[in-house]
Amino acid sequence: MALAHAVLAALLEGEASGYELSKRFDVSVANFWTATPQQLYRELERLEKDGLIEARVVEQERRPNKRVWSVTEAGDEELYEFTTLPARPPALRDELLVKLQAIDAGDEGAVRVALEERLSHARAKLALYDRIRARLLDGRAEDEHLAEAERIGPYLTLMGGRMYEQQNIRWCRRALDALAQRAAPISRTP
Amino acid sequence: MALAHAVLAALLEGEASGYELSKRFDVSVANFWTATPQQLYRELERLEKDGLIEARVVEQERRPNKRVWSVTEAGDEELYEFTTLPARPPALRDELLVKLQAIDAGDEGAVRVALEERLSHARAKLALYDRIRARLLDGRAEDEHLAEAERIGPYLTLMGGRMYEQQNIRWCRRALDALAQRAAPISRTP
DNA sequence: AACTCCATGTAACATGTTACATGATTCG
DNA sequence: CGAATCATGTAACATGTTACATGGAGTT
Repeated sequence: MALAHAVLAALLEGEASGYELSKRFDVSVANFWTATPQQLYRELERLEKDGLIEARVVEQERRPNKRVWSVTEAGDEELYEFTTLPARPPALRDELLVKLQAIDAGDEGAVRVALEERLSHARAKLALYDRIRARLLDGRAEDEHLAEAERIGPYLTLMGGRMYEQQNIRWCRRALDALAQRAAPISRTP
Repeated sequence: MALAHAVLAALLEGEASGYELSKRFDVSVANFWTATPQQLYRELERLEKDGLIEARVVEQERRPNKRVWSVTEAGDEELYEFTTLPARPPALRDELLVKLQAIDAGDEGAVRVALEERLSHARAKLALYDRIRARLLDGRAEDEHLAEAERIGPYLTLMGGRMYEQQNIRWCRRALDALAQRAAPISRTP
């Protein structure tokens, strides 16, 4: 039932077709909820069946027509109810950490490479979030935005994503340092 | 195929029964891979069928007998191969962030409470990791341990968990601050 | 001519969650 | 005396992943 609420929350940013929604999930929602296009199409059908969203058909000339989804009143209520419930802790599942756990019985060089990949991936994500942030703030200072903006949800989740990636960067560096230190543990104090 | 490798990696810490393994997942593995007992029992069957682990039956007097699992040579190879593969980025799915995204259309007070719960949960986890860390280091300094310990994998993943929770704490505080600031945006400069 | 984007899906499969069942034992 | 722990499972269900299909439009 949780993807449903992520979809409803994503549609607060404005109506979207399934395809557009999947793009939106790629850029902004992905930082707190991941979903493939197939999951979204399936979920949109379900939400419509339950009356939580509704479609408006947009006729297009040189493109197939699309169904553009928006949240119904029932959907708004459902989302409101959802926010009153306690949030379950996220289920962590990170392959990189499994590899790291197994590094002593595995290929250390390969794990290092995987760490560096994660590091550069995190840097790219952080840069993306910074661009989105600049666009959101639009020249204003953060506290101005927090005080004045109509919605703060998107800004707060963006900050969540930003801090998560910053953390990733720190952590990868630390792990790489530790591995380097172990590879050459000779006389750090000359 | 990924739970399988998490199980193999967890068994590097020593042989365990299904029940013991699920305890191990609760305390130390949970910080990078979550699994319910049911998943573990199912996965252990599968791993045995594939010859990657094997059981030793331990007869017990006042308890039902247990099957204690250890990694076979084929399992070691499988795990080694796994470490050479690139790690896929983790799939983020955090209900709390969904609630936060929807906060402007939801119950702000309830979302704050959920944030505070996450905060105290993160603090408890951090304290737990610190205890585990102290036990692991056993009086030595970190760089000593890194240079001398037989295995560094467990220490590195523990550090991952620690930093993750520290990050959680920072982030919850930041979000709560932002919400408080918005609730009372009056004259911060007197 | 080949590739990517728009736009939507079906089907099969893999994985994860929840509820329930059993039965002895030790702890408060 | 009731609850939690040890120890293992079955079954049903919900969710997530992967492969494939379609077909026109624009881009290199």
